[in-house]
Amino acid sequence: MTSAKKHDVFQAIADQTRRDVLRLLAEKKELPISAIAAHFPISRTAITKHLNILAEANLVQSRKSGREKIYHLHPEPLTELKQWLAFYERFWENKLSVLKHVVENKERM
Amino acid sequence: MTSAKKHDVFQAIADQTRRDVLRLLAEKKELPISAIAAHFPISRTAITKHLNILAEANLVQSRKSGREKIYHLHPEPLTELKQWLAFYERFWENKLSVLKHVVENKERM
DNA sequence: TCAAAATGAAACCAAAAGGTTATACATTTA
DNA sequence: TAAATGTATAACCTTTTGGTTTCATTTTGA
Repeated sequence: MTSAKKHDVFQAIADQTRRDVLRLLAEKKELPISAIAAHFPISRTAITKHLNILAEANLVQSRKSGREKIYHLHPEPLTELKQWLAFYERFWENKLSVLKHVVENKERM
Repeated sequence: MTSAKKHDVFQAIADQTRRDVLRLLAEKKELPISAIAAHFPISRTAITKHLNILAEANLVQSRKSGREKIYHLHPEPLTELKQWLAFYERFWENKLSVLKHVVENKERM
């Protein structure tokens, strides 16, 4: 019973808006849906859909507080990504400086 | 001129088949298109499309040898993913054993 | 108590994704 | 040189994706 999720971590982070939502939640700790949506040029409904996809991948979790649904980051599933990456590191390590064009993680990605 | 690629690394690895192609190229060093396609249940044309997307993200490169087009892994763009991940590691480190359910990178992912 | 605020959910849409088949072209090789 | 092999490309199809608008429901607060 491999739980057959529709969206996995790889798909969840494939979208720029969803990566932006994750980043926002990392910074703000927790936010209700409307506050999240206020940061984006798209509709609240669209943000809700993105949150559902992130929640399906277990990258965010939520709690209900009155009429608000408050989301927070749940980074653990990113370990799967880290493990996937680890396999490939031996193919590029010592070939490139990983930190070459990194200044800080401030860029939009 | 931010080069406006249609497919970035995040999108390239979002698809299971493309991750399988990367893994195959990591193991076999280099392979022509037909040999790659032989490992999958889908058509060679479909594989070509996946290879084009991977090439657009610069995750694979190719050389022409006679009538063959031989692909090999080009892992450097994965550094972008590693950097993206690095930002989030402080949110889960010391909270979970990263290697808990990792045995080896033999699973299909 | 009643209007405003926050969310949920349905119906809809255009474009992109992932696949197919068919056809044409280039390169080997028997 | 003719058949076989490897690839490229075009046309097409179905499903998914990312978005919208509209309407309903729940909760709050003046």
